[in-house]
Amino acid sequence: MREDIHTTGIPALCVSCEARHRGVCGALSSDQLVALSKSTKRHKAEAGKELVSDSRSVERFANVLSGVVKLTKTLSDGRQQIVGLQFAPDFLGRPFQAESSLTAEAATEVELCSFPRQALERLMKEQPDLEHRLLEQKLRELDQARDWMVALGRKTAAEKIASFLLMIARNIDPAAGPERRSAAFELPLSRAEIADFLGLTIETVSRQITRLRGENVIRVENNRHVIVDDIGRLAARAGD
Amino acid sequence: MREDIHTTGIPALCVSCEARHRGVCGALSSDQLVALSKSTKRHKAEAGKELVSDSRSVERFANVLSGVVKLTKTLSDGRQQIVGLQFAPDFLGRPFQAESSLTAEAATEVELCSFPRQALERLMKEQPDLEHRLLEQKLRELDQARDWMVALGRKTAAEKIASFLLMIARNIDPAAGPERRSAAFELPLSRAEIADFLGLTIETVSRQITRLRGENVIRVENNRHVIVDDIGRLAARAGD
DNA sequence: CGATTAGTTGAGCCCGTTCAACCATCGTGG
DNA sequence: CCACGATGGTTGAACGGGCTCAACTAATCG
Repeated sequence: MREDIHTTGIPALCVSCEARHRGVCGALSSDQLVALSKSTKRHKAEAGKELVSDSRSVERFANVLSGVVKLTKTLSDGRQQIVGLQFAPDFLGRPFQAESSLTAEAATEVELCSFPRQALERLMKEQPDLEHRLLEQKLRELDQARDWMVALGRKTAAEKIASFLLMIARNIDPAAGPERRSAAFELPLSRAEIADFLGLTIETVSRQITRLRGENVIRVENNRHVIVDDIGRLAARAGD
Repeated sequence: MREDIHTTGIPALCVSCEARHRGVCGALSSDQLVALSKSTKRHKAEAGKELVSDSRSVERFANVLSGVVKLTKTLSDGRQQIVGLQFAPDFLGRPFQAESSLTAEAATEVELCSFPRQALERLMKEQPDLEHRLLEQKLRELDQARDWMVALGRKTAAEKIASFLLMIARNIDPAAGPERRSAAFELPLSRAEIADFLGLTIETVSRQITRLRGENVIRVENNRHVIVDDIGRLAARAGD
């Protein structure tokens, strides 16, 4: 149990919650946590569940506690692009705007801790540090979005796949510290979703993964489980 | 002269500054403006000037007062991607991070109002509304970045060019209100830069512009001046 | 078992790239 | 004044990476 954060008087729900450590709730005092937790709901959503719909008003925000959420945009003729992935303890929502311009969907089974937008916006006024945390989170999302713009605009299919696997490894592998040489993880996305993320087709994704497998850069079991023995070899193919 | 914003005691520099109306400085009281303006420098940079260099520490932030700034990322082998364009009165800088992961360059002649990062970070603590403005600005940038991810990943060359021209028209045309049927503007980017923005080559950009010209969707004078008589016809080709 | 869904593999095609020639504009110096 | 090179843009021809279309395999579930 960490000592640096006071745990007395904190709602039971929050005590072991990652959002209180690395997420936005870390900005809140125990009193504020108690107040917020009154309107807080913790729930699970199975893979595929739509969490936020395009151009529908959003009345709740949420912290991602586990699992992966994908943010997608769709053109009128059905072409889709995944514009972001969120992992615990990311904040899910677009403050200061009544309707969402994108769709959020559970990519894997997901645990959320949600609260009304009003509750959050009220808390932000009395606790500026909350807004600060939110700003930092959104700045990170912006950095990530821009990294993917480079991949989408300028990388080859092979580089896109390598970059994607690296990114997932860093976010998912339970204990992948900065100095790990190997990694293993479950892919949170299907081939179709990877294609929508990288601006490719299912077939190209499949072929490139097969290629990496053939060159012994990765091993794949049951389609979803990926093992990277030498992360450096994978990184060398990411292009940057 | 607007009545809704108090102008007595405001530094001369700031009186007619757009950043005070629609930009981040709007959060500041006249006292705070006076304090900030002591360490403020207003300056011009000609097109091509590098404003922020990749992985170099950034000691100043700035407001864009006029002109266009492009944000680029470069892969190790020289491939480039423009990951954002900034117009007045956008805020230029990445708070809470010592070094920049991208390069900012004047795309056209640019006027900036810059200030030390410390001055801004200090002011943010005493004036939470400043951080709020910054958050809103960054949220807009994030929305834009995601819109371009869709273009980069899923739109055809023709659609990319149409989307790009539309975006520029909305940002540059002096008086393009929401209900304008026509627009005219100077392109702030060269063909090469447009290519780097859209993930295309110079030749493809050129060909697509020629095509739009041939179909009388746009007129082009002197390579840079674009006239759109019917914005709807252009929008119909943007794909979304 | 067949039915369904997810992934792989193959063959051919097409959009955008590559490579190259050409054109327009502009500033410079003989 | 024109010749000159430099820069930025256009245009053409051929190539190729990734897409399309289609057949096939694997895993899951009734």
